[in-house]
Amino acid sequence: MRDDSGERARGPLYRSVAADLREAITAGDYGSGGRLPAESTLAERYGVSRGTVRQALAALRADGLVTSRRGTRRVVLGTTRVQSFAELVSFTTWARSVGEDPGGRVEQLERRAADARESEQLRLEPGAEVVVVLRVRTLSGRPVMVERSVYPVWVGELVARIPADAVSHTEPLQEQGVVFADADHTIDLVLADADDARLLGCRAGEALLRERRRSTDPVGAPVEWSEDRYLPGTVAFTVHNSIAASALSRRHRRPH
Amino acid sequence: MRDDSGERARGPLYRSVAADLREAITAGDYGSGGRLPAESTLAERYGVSRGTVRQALAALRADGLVTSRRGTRRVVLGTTRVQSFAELVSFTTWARSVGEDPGGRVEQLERRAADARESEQLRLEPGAEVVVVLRVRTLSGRPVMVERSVYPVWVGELVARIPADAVSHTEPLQEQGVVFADADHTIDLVLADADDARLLGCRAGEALLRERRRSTDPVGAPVEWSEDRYLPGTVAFTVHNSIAASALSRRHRRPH
DNA sequence: GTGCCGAGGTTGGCTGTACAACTTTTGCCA
DNA sequence: TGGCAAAAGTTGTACAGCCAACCTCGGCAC
Repeated sequence: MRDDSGERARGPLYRSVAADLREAITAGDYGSGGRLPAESTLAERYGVSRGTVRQALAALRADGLVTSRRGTRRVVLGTTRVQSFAELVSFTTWARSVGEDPGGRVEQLERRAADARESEQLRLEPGAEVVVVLRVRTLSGRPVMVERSVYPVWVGELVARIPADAVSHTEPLQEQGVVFADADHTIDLVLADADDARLLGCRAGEALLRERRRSTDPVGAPVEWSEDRYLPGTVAFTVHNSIAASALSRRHRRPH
Repeated sequence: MRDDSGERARGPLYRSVAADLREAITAGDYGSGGRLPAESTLAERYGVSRGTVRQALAALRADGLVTSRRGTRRVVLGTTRVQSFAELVSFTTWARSVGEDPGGRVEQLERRAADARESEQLRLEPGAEVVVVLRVRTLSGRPVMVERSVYPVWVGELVARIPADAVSHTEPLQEQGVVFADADHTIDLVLADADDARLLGCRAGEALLRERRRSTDPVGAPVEWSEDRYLPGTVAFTVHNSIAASALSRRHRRPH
């Protein structure tokens, strides 16, 4: 067992086993392409049942850290650190995790009736009210992204109370009990409009990397429908999928 | 139980349960935002143990079809069809699944020593030989993507034997025993170079959506390292992630 | 009506067992 | 030495049971 002294005791058992194994793998203990110990060995080592070890390994498998197939021990696929859900949904959390200094400023905030697409995405009655926020996100003061978010009023009212220059929106929301649990992302390319150009300091018509995102809370209720436009060269999105389980897909758009 | 007459008997039990539930959900049997029956109910309905039902539901959860939290029944998140691993790794499989007519033509195929990045990605000794293929992919004869793939020789030799105008490469490879099991994808934006412009019929310097992908086989050995450049407006990538398990991340690129 | 509390329902987490399916290694035999 | 068959090792699938944590809802007191 790895010596982590602080006996990672909180939370479920399988999580601490997974965390320990993840640490060992990213530290290179088993090498890239190396083999993990057998499940039964790990079970004995950690003093848990094989089922618990399997639960931990399933998480590593989903992260793309190890393979697994019948008959042979697991193989290490890569040793790179895997990011968390929060780092994808929250610009602030992500920026901090890569050592950058994130910032943000609300340019516009209005309350109005939702259009057809918005009410569908947020699963609201047609014409229900929503809060729309236009925000510029920065790294070290340099604008890199424009964010257009749409919230149902029960969330939007909380957002409206956050100071315009607050770094993070998700953190105060979380404190108010709004939890982001699931998110669907669509990534493609879009041309900067006049607003984008002004706010990002680029030319109108220049290509931007676009991420559209719908987030839901643990109950399954949509809490946010957002469109983010990144300056080229500032971010890249990475995904892992496997023949066993996959969540990513490629979508077609017909011309015209 | 849904009447699917053909008793989906092949393969593991939990898969057929998952397939049946997936079908019911996408058919809208429980509605969007509706609640699934309890695990114990499903177990009785399908005549399996609760553990098997949980295994099936875990798959739906990973696909982003349902939520799950302690204390309350599962909620349907969406009813859209989820695509398979193959549809993401193989342009041909994907195109067919959306009702398009895919095509492809090898423009260039060479065998040479790998550069530093290539040998690292394919986990080969520095300077080991690789096979590099430049290929244009079309939908209904219209070029939409340029694909630059690098293979280790044991795969490249098989690729070299495929006719230049073959629609699919992965299918003949699969027949030869080369199986794609895991893949890492990186998605960002890149400017078209002279080759891209010529092959896609766009202007040099125009922005393209880029997907870089490393695929590995079930043993964990890299089999392909590819860079695909799409014309804008032809595809969008979609991802689901959840606070429970996520495989996607956002990567930073420092300026300069 | 409003608020609190408790009962019942539901999923999460963990253990143990058994066997099937598959891979790797061993060892025998020609 | 080479090839083949058996044995050992390992993960996948399925079952059963138990308790904890948590949510929902009804009923009761105020």
